[in-house]
Amino acid sequence: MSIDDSSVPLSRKLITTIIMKGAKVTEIIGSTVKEQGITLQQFNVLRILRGRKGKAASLQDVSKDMIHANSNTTRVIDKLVDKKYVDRIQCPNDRRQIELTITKKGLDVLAILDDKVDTAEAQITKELNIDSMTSLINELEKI
Amino acid sequence: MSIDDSSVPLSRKLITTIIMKGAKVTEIIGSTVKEQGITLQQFNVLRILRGRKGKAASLQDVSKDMIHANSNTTRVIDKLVDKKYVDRIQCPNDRRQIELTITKKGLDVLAILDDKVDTAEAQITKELNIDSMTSLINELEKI
DNA sequence: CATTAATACCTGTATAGACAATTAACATAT
DNA sequence: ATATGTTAATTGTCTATACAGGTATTAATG
Repeated sequence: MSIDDSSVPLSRKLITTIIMKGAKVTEIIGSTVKEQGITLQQFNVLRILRGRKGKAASLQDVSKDMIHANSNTTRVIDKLVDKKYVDRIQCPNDRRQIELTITKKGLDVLAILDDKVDTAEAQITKELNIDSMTSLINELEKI
Repeated sequence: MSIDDSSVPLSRKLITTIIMKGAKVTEIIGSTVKEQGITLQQFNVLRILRGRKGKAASLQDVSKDMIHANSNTTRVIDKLVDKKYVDRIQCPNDRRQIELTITKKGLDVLAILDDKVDTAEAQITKELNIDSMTSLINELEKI
């Protein structure tokens, strides 16, 4: 998709830029976490679970914070359970629900990835100063 | 501490925002073009070919402007050829290459979608003024 | 209590994408 | 002219995602 055609509307240029940069950033962070054998989706789920500090999460709790909240959340979590990064038990109060918690092993993987991801993120944003980043976040929130 | 404490969370917030908004915009435009039975990738290829104004493009010409340039470009184009939106012939000068051109039918589909996509794009960016959009584009180009 | 509706999660299937290997054509060097 | 290497595109395979439908459990209603 080319963005250098001055005849296209500004909104199209912006949309195109956001799509391209979103894909680029997704690819970079995705390949970073892949070093530990997990996908970006799996990484996000682990971070969501860590953020709950021991408190169990239901599938829906996780889904609502995911990038692509959809029916495949079950299968993303399947992978994490297989790898022993997440425990999944049936909720005793409501047996339709599941209770998800991150394991010690999951926390260890996140600890390794935190540094790598921080470095990648700093690299991606290295041309931007604090004001630019703040402004970008605020403006992007409007879309 | 190697990196400024306050810049680390900010860059992560920005990265997260870009990923989320990129996914959101991709989803909106993707569902818009889906009304005409094509995917966002296919739509992009059609626009790339239209942009060449009759001049044939090779597979690589198309790939380099695509969001996900990869070996699946062949199969994306297969779909467009099946739908008669694109002609694919072997290049006479170098028979390894292919020559891709958009058909009348492909141009017609694009004409229909242009309006819908313009509307969707205007809707997405409706909270932003010209200066904001210009600034966003310029800053995003730095990542 | 029996029936119906709603909720929470899971599964089937088709399509799309990532990655590696392959085929065909052309270019280069001996 | 033949062998070797390089390039352009395609294909195979595995994984991931989209979308629709299904199952089990709980809640609500008559």
